[in-house]
Amino acid sequence: MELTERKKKVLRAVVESYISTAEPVGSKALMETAGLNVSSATIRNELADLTEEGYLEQPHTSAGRIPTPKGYRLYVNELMEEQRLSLEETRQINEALHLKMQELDKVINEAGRMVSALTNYPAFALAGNARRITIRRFDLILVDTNSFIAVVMTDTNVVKNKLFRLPAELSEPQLQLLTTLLNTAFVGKTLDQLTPELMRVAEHAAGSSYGLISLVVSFAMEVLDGLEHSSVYTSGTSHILDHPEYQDLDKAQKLMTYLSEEKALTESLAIPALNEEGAKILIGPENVAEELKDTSVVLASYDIGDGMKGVIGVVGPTRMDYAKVAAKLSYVADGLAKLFGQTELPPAKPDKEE
Amino acid sequence: MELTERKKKVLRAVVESYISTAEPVGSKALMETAGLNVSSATIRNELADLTEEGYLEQPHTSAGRIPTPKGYRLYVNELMEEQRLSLEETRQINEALHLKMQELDKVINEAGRMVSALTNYPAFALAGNARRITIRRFDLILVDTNSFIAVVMTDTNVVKNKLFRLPAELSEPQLQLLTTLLNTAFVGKTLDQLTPELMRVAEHAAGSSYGLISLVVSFAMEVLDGLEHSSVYTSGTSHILDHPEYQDLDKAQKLMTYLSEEKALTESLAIPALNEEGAKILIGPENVAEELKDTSVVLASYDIGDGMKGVIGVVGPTRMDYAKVAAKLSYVADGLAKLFGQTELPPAKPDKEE
DNA sequence: TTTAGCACTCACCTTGGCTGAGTGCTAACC
DNA sequence: GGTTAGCACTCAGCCAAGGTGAGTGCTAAA
Repeated sequence: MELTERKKKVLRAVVESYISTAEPVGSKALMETAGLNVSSATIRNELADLTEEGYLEQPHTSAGRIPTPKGYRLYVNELMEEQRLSLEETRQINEALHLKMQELDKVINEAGRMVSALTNYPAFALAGNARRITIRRFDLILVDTNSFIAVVMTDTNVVKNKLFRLPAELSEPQLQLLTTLLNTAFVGKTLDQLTPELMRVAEHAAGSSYGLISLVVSFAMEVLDGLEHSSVYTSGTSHILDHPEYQDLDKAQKLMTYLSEEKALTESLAIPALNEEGAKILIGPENVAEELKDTSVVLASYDIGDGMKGVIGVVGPTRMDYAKVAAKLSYVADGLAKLFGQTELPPAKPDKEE
Repeated sequence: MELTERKKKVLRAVVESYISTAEPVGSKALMETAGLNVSSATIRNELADLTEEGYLEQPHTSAGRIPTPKGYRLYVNELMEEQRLSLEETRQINEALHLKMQELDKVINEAGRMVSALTNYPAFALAGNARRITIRRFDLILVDTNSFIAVVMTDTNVVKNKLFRLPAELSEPQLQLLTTLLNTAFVGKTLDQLTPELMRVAEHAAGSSYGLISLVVSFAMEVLDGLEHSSVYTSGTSHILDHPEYQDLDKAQKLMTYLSEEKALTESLAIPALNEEGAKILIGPENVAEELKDTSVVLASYDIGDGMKGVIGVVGPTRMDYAKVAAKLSYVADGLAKLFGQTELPPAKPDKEE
């Protein structure tokens, strides 16, 4: 059943007042702030109705009302006004993003920090892959007679290297042969396709080279694995203590511990959000993770291109300023997408990746 | 003035009882635990003396005594017994360390996490350089006609790379020339020695190559800079809330914020400890940083060899189990030093660095 | 349907008394 | 002289009682 216009106005006023004060709000206060020219008694009637319908609740009989998750949900879906960021804020975000145009990992991490600083809530960020990554190319560089550097490049243009030292001597021609072998046998393969059989065949062709093939290939596998198992960056966990709902140390600690557990966070929150479009708000019990049942999460995903996506999110009390947080988050996410989307490069400063 | 043997015994009993219970300890309790066959009245006299001399204090007149920083200091210097780790604990540490034999950065970070998990206090870890790092070698790998990978190796065997894309085409011979130029002009130089003049001279020799020299060299400079400005890894900050002294949210938050500020932590704590030998304990006001004045820090430094050193440390309330923490920390530090010291490699698994 | 009025509820604060752990002091003891 | 027993004293912590005020629900009138 649809709510009347006035009921919506009351609900909205309750949510907004509670968001800013964290105090239950009573009929008298609403009379002034809700902008309805009715008495507190009328508002009391409305409040009673809203409570009955499950949008509001009372911590105890003689207290004001606070929104329930259902109330927040209605607010977020219908009542909330899109927040516009101030010029100062957009400037700040843009500047920070462009300053950090370095390796993918660092930009992501920095974006998380920025969001946390901007919203005063703990934030997290990660990049993930929608598709399987393959190897594009191997290079081996001889350093001295018994060490060499292996350089692996993936089809996502990520380049990683590793120094290998060997107990035996190695010559330039030997290394050349190895390079050719690696490039013919393993290029274009995904992690799963790098089977032991394939390696055995290549080893055989390499002849006497001390299992060098498998050394380099297992390094390449590490690289692929690392890229496919995206890691989260959490920042600003200390902001948890800023908010009165986490005066309860037990609650605060549970949340902090959850946030510091990369795996739980990635799997229960971040990864599922990768495939969602745009911004998403999860209120209290809507969260899957038990630890977040009385906490809200605002998420924004963005496209990095090349089959990669990212998520950036903020965690806080259900009494969160959803409008502001969502606006800031979306702006940052858009900024990131643009940053990665600009395939065309300015001539003087070439694109770079690690 | 030296304390009598009995006074020391009393002090020690006070410290140890307070460490485990966080409650002020009274004369009656001490009568049983201190192992002196004297009455509580006698102990009261001793307590009064110790209080007068500044080793103990009373939160209020009718409460038991708690140790002052001076008291802890004496305890740490003279009274504390070396803790031995259990076999189980050493096994755990060894296993974790060897599992993570990857890049330097990751090992360091992992060591911090481990210490935090082991001690239940927040921990931090960093690696630093006692000397200036130089470039050992450049390699340029052509990827396609308008992009190449630059690989830079330092004299500490760290290898980093970066992908460059160019607006113009590039040939293999051109790249060869560039490589030779880079290797003759910049190898063996420290960060400071990579002057603009040097770059200009090399650019001149390179002729028409679009300022490629300065692109690659500025990447090399980034690498050197990054290696010389060691970054800290902090872990387990949520453990702060475990301890009753941080029920006071204000205190907890101050400490958390301090720990999350990389710069402050590095400069005021970690870097100064780099040049100290072995383990070090800083009690409350002995700390330089204002934020740590009522917090204790246990630090251990270790030698990575090759002019590099590391510090690993733990932060907690002054009522910290110094003996246990110091033992664990030292064990981990030793383990790290050994790990990095083993220049001789097992034949099958070569040493690797990023 | 709205409003005014009123009795009622209940968290929160303050106050005061009680308790018990722990002290310092003194006088007796070895 | 150092040690001990005894005793009066202090004070945080706890509990119960009472007061306050914000806010409610209900009723009856507008």
